[in-house]
Amino acid sequence: MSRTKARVALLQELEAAMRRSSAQGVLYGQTVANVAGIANSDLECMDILYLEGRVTAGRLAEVTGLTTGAITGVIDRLEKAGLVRRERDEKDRRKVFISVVPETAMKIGQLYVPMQQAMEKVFGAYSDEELRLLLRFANEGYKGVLAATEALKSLLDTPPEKRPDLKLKKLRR
Amino acid sequence: MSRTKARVALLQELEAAMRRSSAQGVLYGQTVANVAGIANSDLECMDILYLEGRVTAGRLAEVTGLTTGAITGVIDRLEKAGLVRRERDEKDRRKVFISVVPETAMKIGQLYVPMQQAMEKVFGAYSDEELRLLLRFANEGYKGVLAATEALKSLLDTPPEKRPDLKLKKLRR
DNA sequence: CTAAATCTCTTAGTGGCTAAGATATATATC
DNA sequence: GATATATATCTTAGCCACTAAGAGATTTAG
Repeated sequence: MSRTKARVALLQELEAAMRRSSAQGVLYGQTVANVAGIANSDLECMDILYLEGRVTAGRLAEVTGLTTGAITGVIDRLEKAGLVRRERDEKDRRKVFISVVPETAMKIGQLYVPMQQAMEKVFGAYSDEELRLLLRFANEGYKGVLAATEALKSLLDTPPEKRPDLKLKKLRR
Repeated sequence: MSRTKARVALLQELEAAMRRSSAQGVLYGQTVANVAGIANSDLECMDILYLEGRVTAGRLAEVTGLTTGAITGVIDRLEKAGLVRRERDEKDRRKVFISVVPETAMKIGQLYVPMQQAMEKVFGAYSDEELRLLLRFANEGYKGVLAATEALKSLLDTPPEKRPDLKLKKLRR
């Protein structure tokens, strides 16, 4: 594999461009939460529910990185807003499944319309084949980021004297 | 333009894949902040400083969507941690430029190594031409998300009775 | 049948955030 | 050139989401 200067520059530019766009994506999410009048974490959980369907409170904690206590608060607020429902699992009565209430959650979904329209416009300029490339990249990128997250977390479990010299805090589980 | 079923399905899959990977990207950032022992917003500002170089406190507020008061707190914490420096603008003494202290900020940068390695691995599977496609998409996607953010914000300025029925909160400037 | 594990919820305390206004400096108007 | 308005950052009070620790309820293991 030839690692020419041009390619290195390309890779750097790509990294910067992706950081920029992903940062802007975060801002879009903040704006949605702001307009909807719910907390950021609340919206993040709605997003997870949209992607994964019916999940347990514990799973939400796992995916968001919040404590279970914080998740209880999230669900309380979302439930009070009529956006989700708690459903005890009849098989294992310790578990609480959370599911969205489609009629009200739809209102949140509408706030993504500007984003969808913008993306539709962007995607419109690409051929099916190009879109498949983007899809492949999105999937592989996801796996890569996931692996990187695990690698970073595992840094915490390596002997402290072998780590980069940082003020370290215990990572929440 | 033929909008076949296959293409619609492809677009949906693409949207889901991108949401997934971007959500995971957010989690990576949270983990970095956690390991570094700084707040999320603090890390976000470090990121902006990395991308934009020397910027004013006000610019940080603008880009992050935080109030100037919150930014003061961010800078206080970062300065105390030795990660940034305040520098009064001599031309306009109301302004405060913030710049990173490279020696210490490097330690934060190291936490992105797992991410860079993962991305290097992913990118390695693509030709230069394919990478250019990804770059083009990242740039266009950024513009799209930016436009969508503005469109969403402007929803707030439209007559309230014409908006989707939502609990609305005033959006911070 | 008891002990340990698992899952969610509760409580107390902490810290970053907003809103409002104070302070300092710059620009515009007369 | 003096006064008024605008701009940029900081300060303060109060709020609310978060963590840490542990309680309560249920399941699984020995």
